[in-house]
Amino acid sequence: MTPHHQEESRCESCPIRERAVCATCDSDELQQLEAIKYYRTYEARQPIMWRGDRMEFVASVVSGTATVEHLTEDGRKQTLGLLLPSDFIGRPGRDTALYDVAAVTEVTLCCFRRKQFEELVQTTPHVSQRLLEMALDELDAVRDWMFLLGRKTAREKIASFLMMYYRRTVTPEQQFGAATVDLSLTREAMADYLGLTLETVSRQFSKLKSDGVIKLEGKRKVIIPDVHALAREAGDDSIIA
Amino acid sequence: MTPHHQEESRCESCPIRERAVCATCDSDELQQLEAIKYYRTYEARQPIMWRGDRMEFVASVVSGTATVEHLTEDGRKQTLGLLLPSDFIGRPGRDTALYDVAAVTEVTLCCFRRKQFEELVQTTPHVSQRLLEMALDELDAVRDWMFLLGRKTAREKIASFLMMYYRRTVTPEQQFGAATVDLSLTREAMADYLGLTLETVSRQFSKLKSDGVIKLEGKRKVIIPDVHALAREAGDDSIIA
DNA sequence: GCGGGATGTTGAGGTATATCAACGACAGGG
DNA sequence: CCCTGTCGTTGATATACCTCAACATCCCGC
Repeated sequence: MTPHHQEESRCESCPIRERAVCATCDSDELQQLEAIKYYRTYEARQPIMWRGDRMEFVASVVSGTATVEHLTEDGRKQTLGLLLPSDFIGRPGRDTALYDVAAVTEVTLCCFRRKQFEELVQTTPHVSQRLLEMALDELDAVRDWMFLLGRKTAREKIASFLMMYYRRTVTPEQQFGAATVDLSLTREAMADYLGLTLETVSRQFSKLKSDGVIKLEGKRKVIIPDVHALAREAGDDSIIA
Repeated sequence: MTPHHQEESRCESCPIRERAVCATCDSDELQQLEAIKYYRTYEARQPIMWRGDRMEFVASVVSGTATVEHLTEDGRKQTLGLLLPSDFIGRPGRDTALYDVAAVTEVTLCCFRRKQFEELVQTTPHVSQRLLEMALDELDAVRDWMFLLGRKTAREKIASFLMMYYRRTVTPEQQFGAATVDLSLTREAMADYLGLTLETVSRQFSKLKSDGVIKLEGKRKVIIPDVHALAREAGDDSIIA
């Protein structure tokens, strides 16, 4: 075992320790998880899971970006979720995948064999409670996305996406002055997530840029001079409660 | 207490006993739930909960139809979920509602005071496991709806809605020959659920009717001569796995 | 029986976004 | 260095759905 590998496998120093499915585990429970976990890395643009596949494992994303997507025979594609570090893949209690999962960038997963993980869920309340918490949080996020897909304009969709991406990837201490986000997604991947075509995404980026709401540095780096202005473009009600 | 009321409160004879959050409870756990529950009825078109409200209770739908919806200041509305008997309202661990809930028809809820329910979730694994199961099932349903909202045509949306409604309201033993469904939703409510306008919904109903895919009896009763034909119109891939 | 509100249908016309197409920038491999 | 593939931009045109509007139907209260 290389030193690199060893360092990866120590849960205590894991980058997603605080937010992943193991967040609320005590050291005893962590040991149980440690015993059944293994790491796995996927290259960019590789499939992680196909719909209908037998799911051998569930996993946490340690690094990189992946997507959950649904693809039809006639070529339509809708991205159903963006998987960023600490997000969970798979579902205990189901043995075939319902959706495709694909690596967008290089992705490292912390995998747990499904059968063993399911037993663990039965016996360690901290894991099952955290799993419920994460599922309910995701349900809320997905419902917000339903509003976006059903009722927002293309411009609002792009602004909303940038806000979401900003909130999920930029840490609080970085959030001063002009913000920059480094998108890991192509225009096409964003289109699939937003229920648009890639041309419309590109046009709306150009429009937001010429309107001064964002600046572009290269193709993938977005500078947001005024985060509140972008938030207003997203068309969400100001938070009252 | 009226006899009617007494009958309602016996969990053993509850119509949703097999499918609701209490489905996997043993008789001991059922007693605990019985101790903290109360029934509440709402008239059609009445709000059950407003976004931002303090949530005093969580609840199971016993009878009737309700919707979870998101409404913006500028008047756009998107229905995020249809609540039918056995569906669960609210979320333990959150004290203000994120979405509006409204009664579509007259609705009867089996309510549990939130604080007490949360304690119960901590102590009875059957309830928390069932809650997780239901949350994950709903996540799957909502993801299918995301595909509908993002990528389906108006005609496919209507067909998909009818199939979903058929599957959720018609019991297996009724599923012989020509099927009929009795919609509890107005054209406008369907439009809000499908990300369409009510005019488009009406037109697509007319079109499906003139194409012989459905028949109408009155405004709300839909006869489906060939369920498979309707399923084909829904634009979902045939189930392979 | 008669008004009025809620619901549903249908038509005419407008528009946001999709589609089709051309082209530019860039990266990697031979 | 060029070739090829991936990614992104922009333009011209098409179209699915929305908007606005008129009208029909049903139900309920009086």
